[in-house]
Formats: sequence, structure tokens, C-alpha cells
Amino acid sequence: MTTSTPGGTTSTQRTRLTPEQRRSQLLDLGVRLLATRSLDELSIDLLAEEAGISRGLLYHYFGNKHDFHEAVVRRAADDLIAQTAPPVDGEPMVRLTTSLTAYVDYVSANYEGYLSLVKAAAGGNETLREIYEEAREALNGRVFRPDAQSEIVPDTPATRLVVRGWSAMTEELVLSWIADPSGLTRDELLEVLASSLLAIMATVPGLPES
Amino acid sequence: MTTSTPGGTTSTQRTRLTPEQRRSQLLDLGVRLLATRSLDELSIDLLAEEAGISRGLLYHYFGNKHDFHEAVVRRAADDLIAQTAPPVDGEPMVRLTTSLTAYVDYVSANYEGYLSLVKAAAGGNETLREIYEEAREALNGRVFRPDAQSEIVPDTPATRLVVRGWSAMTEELVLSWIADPSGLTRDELLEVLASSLLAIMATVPGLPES
DNA sequence: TCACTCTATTGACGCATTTTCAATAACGGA
DNA sequence: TCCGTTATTGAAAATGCGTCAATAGAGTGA
Repeated sequence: MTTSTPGGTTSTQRTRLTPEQRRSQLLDLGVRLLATRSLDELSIDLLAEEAGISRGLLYHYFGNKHDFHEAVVRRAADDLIAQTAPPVDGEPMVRLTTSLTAYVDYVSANYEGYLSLVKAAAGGNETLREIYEEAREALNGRVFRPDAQSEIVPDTPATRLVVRGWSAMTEELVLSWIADPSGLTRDELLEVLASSLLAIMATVPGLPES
Repeated sequence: MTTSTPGGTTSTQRTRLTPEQRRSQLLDLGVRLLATRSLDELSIDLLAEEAGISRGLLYHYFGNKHDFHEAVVRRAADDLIAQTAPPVDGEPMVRLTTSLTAYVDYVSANYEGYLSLVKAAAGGNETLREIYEEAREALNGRVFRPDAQSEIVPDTPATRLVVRGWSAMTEELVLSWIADPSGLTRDELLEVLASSLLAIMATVPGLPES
């Protein structure tokens, strides 16, 4: 004799949203929660409670915990790329500076979102790393110019490598600076970032004069 | 009727080690296994099987899975610091170069161990990050000189920040270079790393002439 | 205003993995 | 050779992920 009355005495009050609203809510929440915790420190229980939903609903929208994480990271990455797009034309260095400024301001404004992205990259599986790599590549690619000779940096294996390094430095600098801005103003930070790209490039052996 | 004969027919053969030996074995194994998997992809079952022990024993030595992870990361960090210690005296730049060389060679030789350290840092909880921070700090500190005026870089908030950035670049460059060494020889890489530290420092505003 | 349909949402169950703990057996000393 | 200490075990409890049939909001047509 199986009494099947889910809910029991106190019938729970449901709030029914459109799929897009719910999905969006969950992703936003995920970005926030995953900025400070790692994935396995985040229980579905907590997530569901914070969102005010049942555990089951998460599985309706995202297949499982990892897929959810992936979706969260992808949202953070897309957001980053979209909001830091460089201007289509102008002087190369001006374009770079503009893009850099947008990057610094974006990370300042979306510290949590950016952290969930970065953390996922190092800690996570192949897919997560790919999402991060893609975002990183999109940012790095702005340093090179597919067209014309107006590129800031010549495109060789060595410079590709070094730009990766500069990119890592930029990320670390911006995150650390936000955590403790004493020592540099925002503009000084930007100046250091832009100048150091050129300065570092000058140390790479065997490059044609720019 | 509860037959309580653990082991059943085939009595298992135990190998009894001293606590230090066992701890060491488990940590080494952990470093190796966590280089390619993330913590939740590593089951205690697998770990126990690889080590040739029962699941229970792991909990005797390390309280739980996370504590084990922490111990693994701490070992990797200690190892790194010990093996890349700079010479006690000599020209500042020579000491730096020596230490840098040791760093590059260490990461080359211990790619897996270094990866478990780095992955843990970014992906993990507060404690893990602290362990990484500590190691990073120990490495960065070598750029500054607590004594005398023979320091390579003056010690100010701004330079502290920038050295962090340079350090992140170094890590990224070395890891990427190991993954794909085309483009630069080992010596060229070292040259780029050392020179770029100076080059980047030159871009920091408001520093006394060195 | 009232069925009626569609589907967002739920809660309990099944399963895998972690964690606990009393029982067991290897080693060293007398 | 016996004995005590403690490294080690295995089974059972606890915890957390994932599934699924059942439930209830919200719009629609009469």
C-alpha cells in the first residue's frame, strides 16, 4: 500500500516562470555561487534552496551538474567577449587601448562572473578549458591583425606564445589590482598593460623591426 | 544469522608500512593522479586500488577527500620551493637567472606535479588558494632583496603588483612552452623571461632610476 | 466564469560514492 | 614465543547526485 501524495500536508507554493526566465535566473545564480565555491563544494541542495526551486527542476533545464557548470561558464565567456569588443577601425594602438580599457572595466564590474570563468578554466575538464581558451583566443586575437600590415605584433609561433604570457599577466594584474587598487590608478594600470606588451615584444629574439 | 568474517575465504595480504612511508606513498600517488583528473573525477576506490590499500586507510591518514587534496597540493608546493631555491650569494641578476633556470627545469621535469598545484589553486577553495599564494609569494620574493640596495626591483606596492603579473606570465609561458616548444629554444625562453621583467618594470610610473 | 490543455515544477525513490568504526593482523620488544 | 601496540581492513551508515511519475500554475476557448 503505497501512499503517493507528494507534498504531504503543507502544499508548497510554486512560482511558474517561462523557461527563459528560469534558465536565466539559474545561470545568474550559478555565476554568483561558483565565483567563490568550486563545483563539488556547491551542492544541488544549496543551489535549489537559493533559487527557491526543487532539486529536480535543475535537471529539467540542465542535464546534470557538469552541464550546468558548463552553461554557467559559457554565459560568463560570451558576456565577456561581447562587452569588450574592440572598435572596428582606428589606429591599431588606439584600438588595443580601447579594448583593454573595456576589459579592465568589465572585470571590475563583473568580478564574480569573471572569477567563475577563470576558476573553471584551471580546475575543470576539457570542455571547460576549451570555453576559456576560446574566450582567451578571442581576446588575444585582437592583438594581431588578420588583415594588412597594420598589426601591432607580427604573427609568429614565438609571438603567439609571448602574447599568451602577456595575456596571463594582464589577467593576474587586473584581478590583483581590483582586489587591492593601492599603488596604481586605473589609468596607470592601463598604461602599464599597453606599454608592457610592446616592451615584452622587444625582448623576443629574431623579430623584424616594427 | 550474521556471518561476520571480513575477507571471507581469501584472507587478504596486508603490507604494513610505517606511517611516514605510507603517507609519502599516498601523497606521491595523489600528485600523479590529480595531475590529469580533477578531485571529483578521482574516486577513493581508484586511489585505494592504485595504492594497494583499502578505502578506509585513506581516512586514517587524511580526514577526508578534501584534506587529502590539500596535503597533496602542499607537498607539490613545498617540493617546488625547495628545488628552485636561488643561490645564497652572487650578482642579483645572476641569482635571478639561476633561480629562473631552476624553475623552468623543475616544471619541465615535474610537469604533472606542477599541474596538480596550479590546477588546485585556481579551481579550489580558500585553503588551496592560500597554499598556492604562499608558494607564489616565496618565488616572487626572490625578485626583491630584503637586504641592501642590491635588489633587482625596488619594493613598492606598484612593483609588488607588477611582479605578480610577471610571475603569472612566467607560469603561463613555461607551461605553454613545454606543451609546444616550437618557436623558442630553452635559452631564448629564459632570456625573454629575464629581460621582460626589467622591460616591464621600466613601464611602471614613478620609480626611482635603477 | 468555468473547464481543459499544456507544461513548468515537484518530491520521493534508486544508485553511486564518501565516510565511519569496530574488528583484524602485522611487526617489535621482552 | 608470547604479547601489546597500532596499521589496516571491510561492512555498514551517511551523504549527495540523478530519475521519473505525479502535480499544479497559467493561458485559451466557450
